[in-house]
Amino acid sequence: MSKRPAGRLELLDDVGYLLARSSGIAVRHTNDALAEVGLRVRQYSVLSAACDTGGISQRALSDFLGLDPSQIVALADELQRRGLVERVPDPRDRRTRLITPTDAGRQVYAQSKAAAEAASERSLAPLTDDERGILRELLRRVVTVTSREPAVASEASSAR
Amino acid sequence: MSKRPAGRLELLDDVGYLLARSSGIAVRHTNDALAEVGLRVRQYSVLSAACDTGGISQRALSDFLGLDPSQIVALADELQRRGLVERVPDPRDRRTRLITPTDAGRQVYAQSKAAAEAASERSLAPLTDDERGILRELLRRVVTVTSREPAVASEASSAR
DNA sequence: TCGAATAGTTGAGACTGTCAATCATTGATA
DNA sequence: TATCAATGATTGACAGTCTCAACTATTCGA
Repeated sequence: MSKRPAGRLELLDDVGYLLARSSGIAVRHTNDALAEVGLRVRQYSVLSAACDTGGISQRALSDFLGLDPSQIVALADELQRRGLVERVPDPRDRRTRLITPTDAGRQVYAQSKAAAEAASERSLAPLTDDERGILRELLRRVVTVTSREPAVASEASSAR
Repeated sequence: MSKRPAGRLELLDDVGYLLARSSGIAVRHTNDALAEVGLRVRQYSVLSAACDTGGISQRALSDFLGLDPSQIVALADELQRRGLVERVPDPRDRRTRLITPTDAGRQVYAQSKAAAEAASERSLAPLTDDERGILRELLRRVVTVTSREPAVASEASSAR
């Protein structure tokens, strides 16, 4: 019998809060599910992008995942240490190193993907299939449009 | 210019990933906006709940925000140190201390709420008003249904 | 009354977000 | 072509967050 706070909680109208809260729930479920293959959700996302592309530069990974380049280094180190990815020098630009999945990496990815999907199922239990589709499309727009922050740069500035 | 990874990125179909990514975007925008009043989004959420309820136990706060009780302690400490909330002993249970807003706290909350709404506006720029409403409803269901998972889910319904 | 459960607190360890600085390489240009 | 700015990767640092375990004070039930 958790005592439900009486007042009207404005946070429940705040999409920013709701995003953070539901993300927290999903991450927790996913980490729980991925524990069986010894991965965390961050490493899983890197492995996924590596497998889907067959090899992706750390810079592109950083852009795509919205993480600082230094975080990519640590994640790649760990995945490499466990033999799931390799750093392959890009012949066309010797500065970049392509994060490339190994066979073991692809195998682990297949397993972890199933686990991640089961976790997602749990997080989104309150929604119907149609609603999940709608949610996915809306979030995809937020992510793909917002993440490319071109030099449009209005006068407001100060961002980032 | 930005080299778009070639392969089909399955992460963009993963609602869990999309939630984490869009939450990250929203939190960044909100923290930027709240910087002008010297708050971070976590402190803002505590202050908001305190103001909306007029006084809420740390335990209820912990449940509502999905945070560990020890995190509430730190957040309340900081808000209290800055004179925005007080810890008022609950006469009906001397174990609990109600996190209660001060006048200054209510004032700062009003300002920060406007800032947070502006940030939300920025994060959700790709969506129409209708779509934002849909997103809010879907996320609210995920949060309010999923967050209560006591062993006995006897207390269903109620939520509107 | 006694023991289990609860509210709050403290402390620790791992993970995350953000910055600044460094090195090698690339690309543009005088 | 020599040079310099920009870029990709890396390291290190520091604050913030998540998750536990342990502890005290208080409440509640048998």
